Amino acid sequence: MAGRKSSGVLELAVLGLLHETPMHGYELRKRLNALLGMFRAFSYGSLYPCLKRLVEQGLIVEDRPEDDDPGGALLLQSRRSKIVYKLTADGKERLQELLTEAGPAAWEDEGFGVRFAFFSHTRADVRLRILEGRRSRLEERLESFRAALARTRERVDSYTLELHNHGLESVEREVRWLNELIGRERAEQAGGRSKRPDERAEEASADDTSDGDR
Amino acid sequence: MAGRKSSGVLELAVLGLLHETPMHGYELRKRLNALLGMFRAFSYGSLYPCLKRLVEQGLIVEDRPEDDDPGGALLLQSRRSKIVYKLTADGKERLQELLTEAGPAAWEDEGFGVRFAFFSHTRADVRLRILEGRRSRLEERLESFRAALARTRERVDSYTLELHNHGLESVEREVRWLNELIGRERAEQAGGRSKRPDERAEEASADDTSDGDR
DNA sequence: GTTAGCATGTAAGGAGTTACATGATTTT
DNA sequence: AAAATCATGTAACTCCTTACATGCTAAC
Repeated sequence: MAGRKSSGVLELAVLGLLHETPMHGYELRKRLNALLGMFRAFSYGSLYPCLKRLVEQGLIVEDRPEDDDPGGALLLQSRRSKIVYKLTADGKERLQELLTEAGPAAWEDEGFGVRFAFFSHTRADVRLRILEGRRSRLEERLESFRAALARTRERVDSYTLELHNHGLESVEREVRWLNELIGRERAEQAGGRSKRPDERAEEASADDTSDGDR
Repeated sequence: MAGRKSSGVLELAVLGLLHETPMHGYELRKRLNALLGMFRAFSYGSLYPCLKRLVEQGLIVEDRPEDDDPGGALLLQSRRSKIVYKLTADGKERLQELLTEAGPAAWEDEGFGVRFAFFSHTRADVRLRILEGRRSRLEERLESFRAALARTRERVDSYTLELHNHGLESVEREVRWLNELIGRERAEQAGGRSKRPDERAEEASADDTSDGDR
């Protein structure tokens, strides 16, 4: 209902973490960096404004502990203390919306990590699409990178070469990881239903549109 | 002489590439993305303003081909065509300055890749310090991440776990890579001089200030 | 002659950081 | 009672992206 547009990793990560359990900002940041710390770290300077925006959008609500003192008698009010944030119904809906979109945002570097972290709240078919999308994206990157290298027939010094190889191997490693995950997802999905033999055909065709690997 | 402050990966990458050979913007961007494409990609919207700044700072100069037509006779002038940029003496100095600073900027994620790409223009002792700095940085990250995990004694779902393991392994892999590079650098440096036994002491002391590994 | 790719740029804006400013609570 | 850490926030700024606007050059 309130101001739309925001996206970004932070919003999703905050909604995801608050879905598990209500928290205040400071703790949120720690959990955030424990969750994604290997990829990126957020500062308070981005977290608090984000929380503010989410409140404005009605996706989360502040739970100030002033409400604990109904008479308002003894303690000086506004003891600016912990503000616990929790998800609203709209927030849950928005989270689900974000976790369900299987577009570029979901498989680009920044977006993928967070979405993967919350995969247990994501529909199985969407999980598979995101994993495959990510894999395609990486394969594209490998391909265009190798093509660029081939064009550069000029001498490359040993450090540049070393960097390129390390980069390539990193990405190849992630592709192998994705392959394994995709395999597991498919096995689980196949085992999970066991009826509907027609769906196997769907899977197979989705397979050759998406890539040319293995 | 002109406005200072700018830093950033782009500036360094542009200076580094132009040091190898003069180029125009469009080609520069391709080479840029061929060099660092596995880590990041730049758009024209950031490249051209960057070139403009570098010109203002006197670090590069434009070489417009209008000068090819001394009489200015036949062709309509200002045939807005390729603008070839090349490094000035100040630019070379600045590049050297950037490649020589062995501080946090050199081993944080964004800065490390570019600097490594131009390692062949970097002094051997600086190379070693940067590699060691990067390794320390990653080891710090591993440590604080594992500490955060230990604190989170709560249940982690299998996807989060999977993400954490993949992240950890990626970083551990880079540490192993760095170990190998550092070993090579040291061997080369030790073999390269063979005189001056006092320098070994310097190396040894530099060693224990920088990290606590092995 | 029109599409595709080469080439240069600008304006508006998004996403996040640093540095600062403040206060509460816990530990030593 | 001092120091550390918990806790919340803001203002200014950086770096880069997207979308747009333009024009040249080669290929089909």
